[in-house]
Amino acid sequence: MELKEFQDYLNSQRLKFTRPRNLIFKEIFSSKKVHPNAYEIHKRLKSKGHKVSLATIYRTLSLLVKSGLVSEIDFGESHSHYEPDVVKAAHGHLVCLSCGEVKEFSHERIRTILNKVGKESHFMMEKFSIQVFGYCRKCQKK
Amino acid sequence: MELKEFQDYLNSQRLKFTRPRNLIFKEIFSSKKVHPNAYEIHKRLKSKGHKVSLATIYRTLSLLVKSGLVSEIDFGESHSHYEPDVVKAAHGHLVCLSCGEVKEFSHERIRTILNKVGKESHFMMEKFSIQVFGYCRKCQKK
DNA sequence: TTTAATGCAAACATTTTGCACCCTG
DNA sequence: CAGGGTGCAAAATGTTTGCATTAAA
Repeated sequence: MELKEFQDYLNSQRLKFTRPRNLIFKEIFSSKKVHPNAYEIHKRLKSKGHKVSLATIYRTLSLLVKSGLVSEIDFGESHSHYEPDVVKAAHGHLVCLSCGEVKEFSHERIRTILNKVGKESHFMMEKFSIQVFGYCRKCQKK
Repeated sequence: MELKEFQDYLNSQRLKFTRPRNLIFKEIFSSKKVHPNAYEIHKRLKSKGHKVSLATIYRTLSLLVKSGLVSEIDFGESHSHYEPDVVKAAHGHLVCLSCGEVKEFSHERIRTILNKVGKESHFMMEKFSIQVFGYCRKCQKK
């Protein structure tokens, strides 16, 4: 399970594994199809009776991103969303411009192409991010 | 030239082609390799002796994006960047995590793949956005 | 002359930070 | 018990908006 990786990361940096960090981690990893933003994590924890401040959520998200366990993604809104970075395969998001629904897709060929593109420019690819904007099946009918 | 397209769009919406709009448009389209943010446009205009308020720049950018002449892009910073949407071919950005340099790449195959991916999900693709993060040639050497 | 556009400053939304107190290792 | 973590409130950042004034068409 990935929790151990988080603990290892914290240890390696001489940081502490605290109750709020545990809660935030579990909230992100428990439902992998959700791409919550900071405020949503805050709301979900509160509804379960845990009070963790927004500041701590932002601080922990920043740690998780640094550790490489979580990715920050942008859906064209004014805030960031977060997702577990456990999906090893190339994947992107289909974002509906009408209802906001987000669906994941994966395509190994994309990673291969991007890797090749990078090499041509002597660029060392670390990670990439693909968002496709358009209209989902439901919203097309309207 | 694209300026006419902007004027046509404004006419079609019964909006006015004003001096500030003209200046902002030209600033974005004059150097297509630059991906300025709102503040940079403001700075560039000011240095040329034109005073246009930031509010007007944001309002005009929003119009340009709606008209389809300009795209809003996210480089993982806390603000948006903008670029002319004249490049018809599929293209993305190589963003250096160390020095921030942005290089464009294009690959027609990516558009084809994304179109196919969309169809599989009954998703109607409108546009897409690809950012590749990593290290440019110079920064790798350090 | 009518209607939209502008600048300014205030409002907003999101994220970051300083600091006194608290908790983990 | 030492050093990092937390909550709170204040600050910082980027963007939007209300309103009185100015300028297109």
